[in-house]
Amino acid sequence: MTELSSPFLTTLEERGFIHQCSDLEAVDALASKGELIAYVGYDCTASSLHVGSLISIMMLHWLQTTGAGRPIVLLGGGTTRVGDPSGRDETRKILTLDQIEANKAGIQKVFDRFLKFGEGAKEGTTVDNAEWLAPLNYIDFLRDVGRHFSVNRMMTMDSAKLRLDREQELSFIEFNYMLLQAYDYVELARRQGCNLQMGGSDQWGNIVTGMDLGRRMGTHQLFALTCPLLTTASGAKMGKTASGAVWLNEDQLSAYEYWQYWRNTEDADVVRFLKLFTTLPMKRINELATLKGAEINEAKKVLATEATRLIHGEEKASQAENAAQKTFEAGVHADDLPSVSISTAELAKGLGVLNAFVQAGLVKSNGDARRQIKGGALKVNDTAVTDDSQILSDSDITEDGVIKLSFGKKRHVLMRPQ
RNA sequence: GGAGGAGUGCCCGAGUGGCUAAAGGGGGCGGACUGUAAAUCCGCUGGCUAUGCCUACGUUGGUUCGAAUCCAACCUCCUCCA
Repeated sequence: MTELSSPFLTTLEERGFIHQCSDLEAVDALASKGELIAYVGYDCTASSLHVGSLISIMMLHWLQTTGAGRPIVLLGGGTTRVGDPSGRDETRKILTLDQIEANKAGIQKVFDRFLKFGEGAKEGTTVDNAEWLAPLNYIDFLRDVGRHFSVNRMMTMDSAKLRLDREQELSFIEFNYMLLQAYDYVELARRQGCNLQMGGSDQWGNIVTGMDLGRRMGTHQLFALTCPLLTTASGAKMGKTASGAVWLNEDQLSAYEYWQYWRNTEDADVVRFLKLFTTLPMKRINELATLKGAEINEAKKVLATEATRLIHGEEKASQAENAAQKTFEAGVHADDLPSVSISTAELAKGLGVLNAFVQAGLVKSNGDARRQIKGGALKVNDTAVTDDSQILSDSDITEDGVIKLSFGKKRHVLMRPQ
């Protein structure tokens, strides 16, 4: 491997961020001079990003904090209207413009946690590619950009090949995604002097295509840098919890649950994740890496708290840690657990357990609740529910003034009478 | 445009008149074991005012005591031909 000298690339390298790079030496040189202007694109397919996007966000973060250059966050308000076929068997469903706008607003929020935005030379900017993609004229685009693309080559690229090989539909609109992303890179090069595009390894093809287009259209030299895609040591795709994806926005996944997600990391992944998802110094991580067996749990707690602190802040992170400590280790009720409120009047009348668990959002229906009771999964105030006709009333309120509902060993909700 | 084939639960996939809320697998969830881990084993994996009722096998109608299964039309996808 090339000898790296810039703080930026040495950091990425030792923390396991680098998957492929078009020219490590050149990027290293630019980083050393603080002249990198790097972007990562995020499509607006949901109202929040999830942990899968976190690696690339961290790359932008390191870019800025190591002084290597200026980060650009590209929100794909334009490309989302088209849909990226990379790594997908099926066509993404077409979103309405309103949905895309709403998603964009949701996604944007998370970046303030990781990047400093502003006018300064090293401060970040956010752009929306709809700005230049939406007004494009089809004929002009074909003449200026389309002529540089070989269909023969496009069909051999992974994003298209996967579909073709499996004889899955690849619509023309998706086939064009590659052109648009390539064009984005050229636009950013021209508008902002952008010289590096980063992303997940599945974006390699799209990024390189953009570099190539830049060369043909006469921009300065462009570079590509990708990070590995996230999988757990046992091979599962990352980013799933009982309740769905691991969202970064708090309105979609509470800080408590986010903390729990990281706390439940597999042993074999802890060190790797500490490097990728926290900003702890390597020295500290290497210390944690020496832990063995059950001690690894300490490292997991550090991981959980650090990762949570990065996106939800110090206070939320320690609250989550605290709640977990009380719940799992001290075995006492924690006020910081997720909670739902219930009217005192309703409780006075008597509330069926099934209904209670549904209201708490721990099970999805009464039938589900019944099945879980049979399986011994539901607990009220830490006592297993055995009778599905059990009624909760005032007498179930603990000294802490709540009723604790548990689903399995890990998911708890406090019901607060109000 | 012509000929043939296919559409089943979160996904894959069996089922070709009643015994089918639908085999099997995957995924997911829960339990046991542990360390809030992994691996393993076991259970669950439409809804409800629940010994019954409702919704479900692309859509809409029809045949029948009874349909995912038969018929018709429509929609979507695939293959071959032009």
